[in-house]
Amino acid sequence: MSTPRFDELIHAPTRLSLVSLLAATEWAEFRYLREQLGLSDSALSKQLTTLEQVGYVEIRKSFVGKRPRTSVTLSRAGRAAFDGHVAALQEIVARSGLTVLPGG
Amino acid sequence: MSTPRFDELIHAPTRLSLVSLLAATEWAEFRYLREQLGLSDSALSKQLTTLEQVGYVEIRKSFVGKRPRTSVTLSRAGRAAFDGHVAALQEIVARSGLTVLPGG
DNA sequence: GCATCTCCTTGCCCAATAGGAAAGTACTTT
DNA sequence: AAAGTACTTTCCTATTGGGCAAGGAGATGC
Repeated sequence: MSTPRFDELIHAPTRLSLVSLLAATEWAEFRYLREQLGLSDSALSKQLTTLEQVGYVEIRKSFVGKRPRTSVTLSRAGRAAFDGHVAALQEIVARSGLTVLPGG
Repeated sequence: MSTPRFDELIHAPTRLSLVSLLAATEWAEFRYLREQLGLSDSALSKQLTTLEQVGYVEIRKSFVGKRPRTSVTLSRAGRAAFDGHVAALQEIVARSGLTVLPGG
């Protein structure tokens, strides 16, 4: 269990899906992410840069044969932030089931 | 169980908390919401108007003694959208636990 | 009876953000 | 030499959320 901590950066729809995907895939390739998320090259590139700048992902550039390949993984900080955010969401949403009033 | 359906309107942080609160409280008063959410009058008023315009909340104005009181409740549509959105979030987040790769 | 207060609502402004389009970079392939 | 791959960066625009301030409609204070 993580400490609930709402993270605006992760919350934004695209990044939530992106980080969630990364949380499930160890290293993921640029192309794979782009297709899964239905994003343009530029949109994905920018989001990855953003996430890298705050230290949530690690970006590794390598070559497959002679072609460049960009791979991404969640950093420890990124995973912690994601887990914390999910915990925060659960806390927010949990409220919605707490109260049972008559005549509902 | 609701059909997962990501709802951008509900997803925004303030409205997610707001709708979640409403989902827990039957009728809620303006003041209560404002204090729970730490919003200014205008910010809350605008969000409520937005939610009302798409039919997610019902706003009822009445008097307590001689003072006006604004009360809010989630409509059926609002609750459906909220439930659907929560289901969508769960689906997104669920992915993050699915894959186990060797060498993790 | 005019000013002030409550309880919102509305208008104006601004800063932040996200994404498309397109150009740029650095190679590789044809 | 031209075109393609795999991104990155720049430019632009549309949207949004919130602060601040003014409005408004009746209640209350002096």
